[in-house]
Amino acid sequence: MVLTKFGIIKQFILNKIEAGTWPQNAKVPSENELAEQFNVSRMTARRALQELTEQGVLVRTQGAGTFVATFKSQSSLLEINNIADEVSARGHHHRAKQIKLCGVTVDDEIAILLGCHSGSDAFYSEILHLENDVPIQLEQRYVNNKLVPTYLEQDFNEITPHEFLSSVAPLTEASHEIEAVLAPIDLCKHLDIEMHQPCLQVKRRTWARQGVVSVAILTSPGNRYRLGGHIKVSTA
Amino acid sequence: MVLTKFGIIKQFILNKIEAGTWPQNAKVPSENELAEQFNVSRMTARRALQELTEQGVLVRTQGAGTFVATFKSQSSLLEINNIADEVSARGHHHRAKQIKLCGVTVDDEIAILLGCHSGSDAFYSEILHLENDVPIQLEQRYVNNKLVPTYLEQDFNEITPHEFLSSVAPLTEASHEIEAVLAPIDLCKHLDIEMHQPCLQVKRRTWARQGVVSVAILTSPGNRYRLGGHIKVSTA
DNA sequence: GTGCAAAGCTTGTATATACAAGTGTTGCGG
DNA sequence: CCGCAACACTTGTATATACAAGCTTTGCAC
Repeated sequence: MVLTKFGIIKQFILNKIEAGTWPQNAKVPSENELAEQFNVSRMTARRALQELTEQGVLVRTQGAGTFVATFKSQSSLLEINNIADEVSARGHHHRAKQIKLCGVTVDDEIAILLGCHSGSDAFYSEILHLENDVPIQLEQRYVNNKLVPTYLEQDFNEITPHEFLSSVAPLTEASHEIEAVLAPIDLCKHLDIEMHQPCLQVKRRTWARQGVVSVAILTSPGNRYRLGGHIKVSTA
Repeated sequence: MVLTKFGIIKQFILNKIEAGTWPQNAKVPSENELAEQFNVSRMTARRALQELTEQGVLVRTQGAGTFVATFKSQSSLLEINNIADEVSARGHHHRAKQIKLCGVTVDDEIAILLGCHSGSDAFYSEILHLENDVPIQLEQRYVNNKLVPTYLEQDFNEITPHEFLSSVAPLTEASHEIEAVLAPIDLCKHLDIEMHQPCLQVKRRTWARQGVVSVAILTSPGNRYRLGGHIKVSTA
C-alpha cells in the first residue's frame, strides 16, 4: 500500500480546508462519520484527526467535536509581525497607510526568494504601519501573482496584507532572516528618522501548500519596535 | 485516574534521560518491554514512545528500535545561535574567548528574566565568539546557580556555554526577544568597532523542566552576523 | 416557560489482536 | 572465511471493542 489509510483521510481534510469548503472554525466530521465514510475503523479515522490536531490544523474538544483551527492557533511564530494585533494588544491604535500597490519586474534577489525567474512579473506593495499615528514599520512585500491574482484589487488601508493573504491561502510555513541595518532611505523618507538610527530588518518568506506566496521586508526602528516571540520547543 | 498510563511511562522515560541514566543515542526499551514492565498493552506503551518522538525527545527506526535523540534534532530553532555549528557550517574556524566567569548579584531586569529575586546570586559569563579570529558575537549570560551549580568550574574557551548547558539539563523551551541597537560599549571595547554601527541584540531565555536555566544576551554587529532560521509551522 | 435530569452524541483512554515491513543476528552451505 | 537464507525482534498500520469523560440536546416535571 503506497499510501496509508489515515494519510488519505488527512489529505481529504486538508483539501477541504484549502478549497475553502471548510472555513475557519467549521465543524469537521466526527471520528465515527469519517470511519463510516472511508470504511475504516474509528481508531484509524481518529489518527488522521489526531495528527492534524498536533500540526495545529484542527482543534478538538472532548464532547463537542473537531473544528478547523484559526490560523493564529497554528503557531505563535506567525503572529510575530502581525503588527495590527500586537499594537492592539498594547491598547494602542493601529493604522496602515498604503504607499504603493503595483506590478513589478523582480530582480535577482527577489526572484530567488520568490522562487521564480529574474525578470518575471510579481505584485508589490509598500505599507507604512502606524501606532497611535507614529510610524513603526515599513512593510515592503512582493507577492506571487499566480497564487494571489487578486492582490492588486485590495485596499491595504483597510486590511493588512498579512490578513488578506491568510484568508486567501492558509500559510503552512515561514522562514525569517533578521538583520540589523541602518535606517534605509525609504524609511527615513516616510518619516523624519535620523539616518544613523539602527533598525531591525526582517525578511520573511511565507509558503502555502502551492509554493511561495510572498516575500516581505519589514523594517522597524530599533528603539521603537521590539520583535518578540515565545518559541515552544517541547510541549511536554 | 488522575494520571494516564501513557503519561506515567512518558515521565518515567523523561526522568531517565534527565538523570543521565539514558544518555544521547542510548537505546530505550522496546514497546513490548515497556508494556510488560508497566503491565499495559503494547499500544499504550507505544503511545508514550510515539508522543516523545513527536516532541523530539526520542528517535525511532523501524526494525532497529527507539533511541534518545540528539539535542539538535529537538528543534531547528535552538540551533539559531549555536554559533560554533553555524561557523563550522560555513567552513570557517570558530573560537571562543572567555572574558569573564564569576558570580554576580542580579539587578531587577535580570531577576525578572531569571525568575528569581532582585539581589539574589547568579553566575555570569562573558564570552567573545570569533569566526576566523574575527569577533562576531558577544555573549553575556546569566545562569541559575541552583540548577547549574558547576557552571563556574567550566572552561568556556573549550566548550560553549550552550553546549555545556545542553549536556547538563535538556532544554525544553526558549523565548527570544530581538532588538536592533547601536554597538554597546562592551562590544566596541572588545574589538575596534565603530560606535554608530547597528547591532542585533538577542535576549534568549532557556528553560529546562525545573525552570529557567539561563538568560543570554547575544550582541552581533549587523553587517557581519546574520541570524537565520527556518521555522516550520506545519509539517504536513 | 423554566429548571434540571437523562439521553445521546463527541472525544479520550486502554486493550487484544493481526499482519506488514525493516533491521540485526544466527547459522548453514559452499 | 564468505555469502546468503532463515529467524527473531523491532516498529508501523489497521481493526474491533470497551468504558470514561465532557458537551449538547431533548424532554419531562414543576
